[in-house]
Amino acid sequence: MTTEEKIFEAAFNVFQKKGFTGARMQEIADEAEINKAMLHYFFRSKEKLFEAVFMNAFGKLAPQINGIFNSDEALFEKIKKFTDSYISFVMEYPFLPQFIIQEMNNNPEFVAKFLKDEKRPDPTKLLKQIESEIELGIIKPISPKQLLLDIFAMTAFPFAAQNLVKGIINISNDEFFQLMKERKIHISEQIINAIKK
Amino acid sequence: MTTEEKIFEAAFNVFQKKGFTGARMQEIADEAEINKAMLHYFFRSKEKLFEAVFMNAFGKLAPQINGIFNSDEALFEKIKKFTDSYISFVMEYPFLPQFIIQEMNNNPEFVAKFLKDEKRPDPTKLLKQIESEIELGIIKPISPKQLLLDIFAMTAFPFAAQNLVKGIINISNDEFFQLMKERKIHISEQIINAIKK
DNA sequence: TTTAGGTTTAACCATTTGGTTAACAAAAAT
DNA sequence: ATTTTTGTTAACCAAATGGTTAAACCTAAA
Repeated sequence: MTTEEKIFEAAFNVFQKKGFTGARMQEIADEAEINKAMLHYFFRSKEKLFEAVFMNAFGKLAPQINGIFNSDEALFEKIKKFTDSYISFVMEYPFLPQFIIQEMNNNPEFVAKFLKDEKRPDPTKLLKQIESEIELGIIKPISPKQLLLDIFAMTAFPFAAQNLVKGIINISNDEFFQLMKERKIHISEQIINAIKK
Repeated sequence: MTTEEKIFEAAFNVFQKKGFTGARMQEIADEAEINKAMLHYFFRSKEKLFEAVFMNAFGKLAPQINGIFNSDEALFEKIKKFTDSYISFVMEYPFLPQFIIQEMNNNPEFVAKFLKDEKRPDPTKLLKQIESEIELGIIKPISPKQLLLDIFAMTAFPFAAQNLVKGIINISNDEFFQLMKERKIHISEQIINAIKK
């Protein structure tokens, strides 16, 4: 592994755990087991390093989302695939949702930048599909945006609020992951039950 | 308004926007229009000030949640009341969910402290009620914990991921609030539709 | 063997940051 | 009226932090 890769990986871990303002360049250097000056040698500044990490993180998620949302399958099929593949993916990077949400909130100016990115999640097609399936009488009349929110909320929230969830329903990390595994089918069942005619 | 109140209010705003690590004592002082030394005069340290703000924030939410969850009403009624009152409340403090979630994630040691608080949200009774209503044949068989997660996720997520949501479905702040208003009934409808027999 | 390129390190720097102090003012208590 | 307590300020401080620099160190090509 090259030094640059070591830095990137360490930065990914530290930024994810501590957020941008909480992360320390020294801590990233320590975790990468390299000299702090190397961070600036390869990435110029904390901002630049963060941006690289953040865009990479988002870049992992977005194509997956778009791939499913923009396919030609039926809505129910999309919902099933999305919940399953999103949760499977996020279980490998359990801090990704909270990281993305947190930084989008703390750096509002950052939102604009990434929304111009070609890889940004674009639900336009899915929203139209929902409308059309309502007209076709396949699903109950419902606000497409609300349904989209439902899908995101049910899948992403437990990870985003991980520690809170573990604390409140009083479960261990292992139990949490077990719950998330079961949740893959639970969510699509719930949503489809709610909207099918 | 006393100086202490001015400080508290300013701290509440700044911590909410920037998080603990992102917040600056000077910024809080500026927002409160007082000398920075007063922060330490009244609250000793950044940690202490933060703790006061955080516990207060949680203290606003938790009783409301517990009040509904532990009442003697039927499940459907509880769900309706919860989504309505939670969203109404959070619309007045739109940054509260993201603030709480973020700090619970960034300060895991903080979780333990607040879980000992008497005001912590305790879903035990609600979980038992769900089980019993399943046995009574009122609702479909379903994992009580998953249902609890569903309720929290549907209500809290849009606020927690506010900026992301606004960006992705491309709506203004006003439209977002309109959507949240409609969401009060939308959520309970969705969930009840999904679980009713 | 030399040299030119990128890579790595330790020491250093300026600024920011949370926190303190000592003097001072305004109430409160005596 | 005077002392004591409480509130307030400006100046200051040490530590932390992001960032720089110049020299040393490789290593592969000339």
